[in-house]
Amino acid sequence: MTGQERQRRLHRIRDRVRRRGRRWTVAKAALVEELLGASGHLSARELHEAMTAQHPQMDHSTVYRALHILAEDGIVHSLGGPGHTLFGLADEPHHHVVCGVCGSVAEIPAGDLGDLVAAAESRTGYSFSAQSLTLAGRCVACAG
Amino acid sequence: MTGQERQRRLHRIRDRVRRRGRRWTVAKAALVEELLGASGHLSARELHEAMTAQHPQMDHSTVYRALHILAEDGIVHSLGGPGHTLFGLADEPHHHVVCGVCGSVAEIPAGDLGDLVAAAESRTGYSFSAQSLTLAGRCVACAG
DNA sequence: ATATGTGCAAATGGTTTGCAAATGG
DNA sequence: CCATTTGCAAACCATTTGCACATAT
Repeated sequence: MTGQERQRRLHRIRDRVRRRGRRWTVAKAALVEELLGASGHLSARELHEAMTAQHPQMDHSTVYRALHILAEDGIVHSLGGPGHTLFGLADEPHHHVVCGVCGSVAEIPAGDLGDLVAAAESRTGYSFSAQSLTLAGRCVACAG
Repeated sequence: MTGQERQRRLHRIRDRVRRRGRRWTVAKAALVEELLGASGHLSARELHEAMTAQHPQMDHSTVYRALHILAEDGIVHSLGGPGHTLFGLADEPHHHVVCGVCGSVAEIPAGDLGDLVAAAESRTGYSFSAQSLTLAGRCVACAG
């Protein structure tokens, strides 16, 4: 991802946040930037640690609250099991595969599983937004 | 489900536990019976409450430990997010659909999603036992 | 007999909350 | 300005753990 693309994504996200009537704060900006750079999913703890590099005074509660707001607005999603919730950006459509043992996450581009999603929706009445489908299984390392 | 079927499932489960070198204890028996009766998924707290009816001295830590062992042996699975993990029997093949908002769970009989599972496995290298595929979305009530 | 499981009580650790001060629009 | 957000400190609550005793096989 080029620096330009990254700027574009960042601005698009910022505008979405503002359009929702939220404020574009230091915490949100820093979290989104961190997630843009990470190209993966991070835990609240990892994010907080990353924050303290640039913003040593930022509290973990701030991280949690900002993440909660971003999740409510569909900017990020949270996934994973008890004690190891992970957060990732939601602006590029994809699905998740979560290892129930170690919590690692892989991504599947949206579209690849279209049939699956449709089948699951029609059978259960549950709705899966394009970005929010999450499968739980075991990764290669934990499959033993 | 008739009482006979229930007995059969119970015995099959007990034998699986023993074959794994585990002991068939009061806690495990009571938990499995409760789950057999519940025909759904229960939280650790709900299970512990149910236990105290017949076994007032049984501690929550015992419930957790027994559930953990049963999960390791594939007798039950745990699913759901932080703070509202749910447990259900795994002896009848099915998949789960979990609402990320309220934590409610619906089931999909195994087989219905066979293609889906295969696609997800080949793409990610993750493995999904027939019983352990879990999808996360939003239930009808929470879909707003 | 002996590894496995249990009860109890205390710790752990991720997540949430109340409140006064700071900040974004 | 004024609602939203933040820092701080403390509370919360599900889950885990250490240890001595009990139980299943």
